Amino acid sequence: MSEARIGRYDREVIREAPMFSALPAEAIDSLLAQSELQFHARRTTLFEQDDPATAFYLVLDGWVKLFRMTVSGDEAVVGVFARGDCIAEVPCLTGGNYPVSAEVVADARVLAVPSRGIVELTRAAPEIGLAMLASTSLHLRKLVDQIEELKARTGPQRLANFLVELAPVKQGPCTIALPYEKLLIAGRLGMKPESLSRAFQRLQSVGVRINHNTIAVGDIARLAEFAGRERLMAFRCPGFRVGCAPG
Amino acid sequence: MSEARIGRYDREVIREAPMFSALPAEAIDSLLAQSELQFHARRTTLFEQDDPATAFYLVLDGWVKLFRMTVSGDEAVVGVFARGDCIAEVPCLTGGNYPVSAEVVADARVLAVPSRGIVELTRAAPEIGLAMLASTSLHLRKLVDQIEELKARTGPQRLANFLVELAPVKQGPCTIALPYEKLLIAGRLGMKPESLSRAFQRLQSVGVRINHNTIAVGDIARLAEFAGRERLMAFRCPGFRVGCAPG
DNA sequence: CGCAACACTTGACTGAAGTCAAGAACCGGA
DNA sequence: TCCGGTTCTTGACTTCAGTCAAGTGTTGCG
Repeated sequence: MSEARIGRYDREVIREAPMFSALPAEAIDSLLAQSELQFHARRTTLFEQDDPATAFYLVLDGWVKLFRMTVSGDEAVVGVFARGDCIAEVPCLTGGNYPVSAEVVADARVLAVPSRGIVELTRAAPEIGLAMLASTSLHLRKLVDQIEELKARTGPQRLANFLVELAPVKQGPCTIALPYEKLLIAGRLGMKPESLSRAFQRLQSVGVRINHNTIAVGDIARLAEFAGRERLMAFRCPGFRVGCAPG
Repeated sequence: MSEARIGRYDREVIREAPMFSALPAEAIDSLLAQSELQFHARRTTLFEQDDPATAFYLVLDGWVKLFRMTVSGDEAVVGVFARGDCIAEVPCLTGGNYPVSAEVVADARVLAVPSRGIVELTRAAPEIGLAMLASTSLHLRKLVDQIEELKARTGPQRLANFLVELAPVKQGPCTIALPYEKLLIAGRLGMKPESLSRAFQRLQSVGVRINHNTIAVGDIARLAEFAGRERLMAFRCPGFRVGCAPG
């Protein structure tokens, strides 16, 4: 009866998750009946890289971090997920192992869907494969975005982009509360905490004020413009050579 | 009758592709009947980012590069694919747009499977969704690998890893022919051609000799060890402080 | 054949970001 | 309240990798 504990509002989130949205109501109910609502405190490990995938997770509250331990001992963050996000559906259905580890970074409520249930459901409702592809498609895109970011943008630019995505407006001034600790943000953006600190300082020159967890942005559009800039070798300016002298 | 042109050996590659391997023979035949065998010269564009996905591709020969144009004008290579690899199955089936562009970088023979065919087949053989997930799972893993590499390894280490993956043996000496131009390798590894040149030079100190397209490796195991090393601040050595003097 | 592209290499320089170390601010618990 | 831990910041320094520029070698074309 674990689904008895799932509130009405949670059900809505579940129904709208790309993974479930294409499924008929009875398929969803069947999955929910087998699933378990779990509470996990910060620092809990949901699963570890290379473990056999026995369940996938839908985040209802809190934050979950996906990461890889590298040979050199530090971790490479692959993504940070929140309410409505689905984790590890693919290895779960294809019967493989988790390709990453998952750790709760802010007290979380998650729906754990056991792989057994899905594999069975697969026969009854084969369109679940397609539903899952929809969800996976998003993940692929996110990963590609991240690769592009790492390859083509500097630290401050990645941070600017991160802030723009968090912002509630498209232009003009606004205030942003950082969703989790700077340590984690640094990981998410592929840099060290020290570098993140300095990245924040750099952003002051494009109208960003920092106060602990609260960021005040003068103009989001300006920040967005900075994020996508030509790898700003501006600042160099030892002279007036904006144009080019002939000859 | 386009499949009449598909050779016996090609059929085997098709059957073994993760995308097709789980499908019943008649489903494969049905797909092949609608597909087209295409030849593309180097520098041909298969599709462009943000175009609607009208077909997916199975590479039979040659090399195909997936990439993103960044705001700053240069390209971020997301992957380079060869015989047996499947490209863009996901957006094709979910009816989205291509998230990247695809360009042929070495004269290629590809099987183009129109999206219409798959969407139809979806009703007759719904397990195709699952088959596709198997293929997608590989892509996800590759992307995660790449992110980990970019975040945690230096240029020379990424190159070392690249060579190790190409190597025909697991240990001992061997010779490797670079599969495509260094310009492209540089892109694939997320660096500029100049940096790649220097990365090759650095590898000489772990027993690698370079001669144009041919790489001679003294000991693959040693190279692998280098690839996964602790971000080698070795070489520093201005003195004898291997240990630490007390106080 | 000569010439213009192009791929690749090399060197000098610069900026980006990691390391090391120290210190400030902020918990949570005894 | 004090203490120990963690997070975050700052500074000095080093390494990594991109830029600019020049030079070599190869290739393809008129």
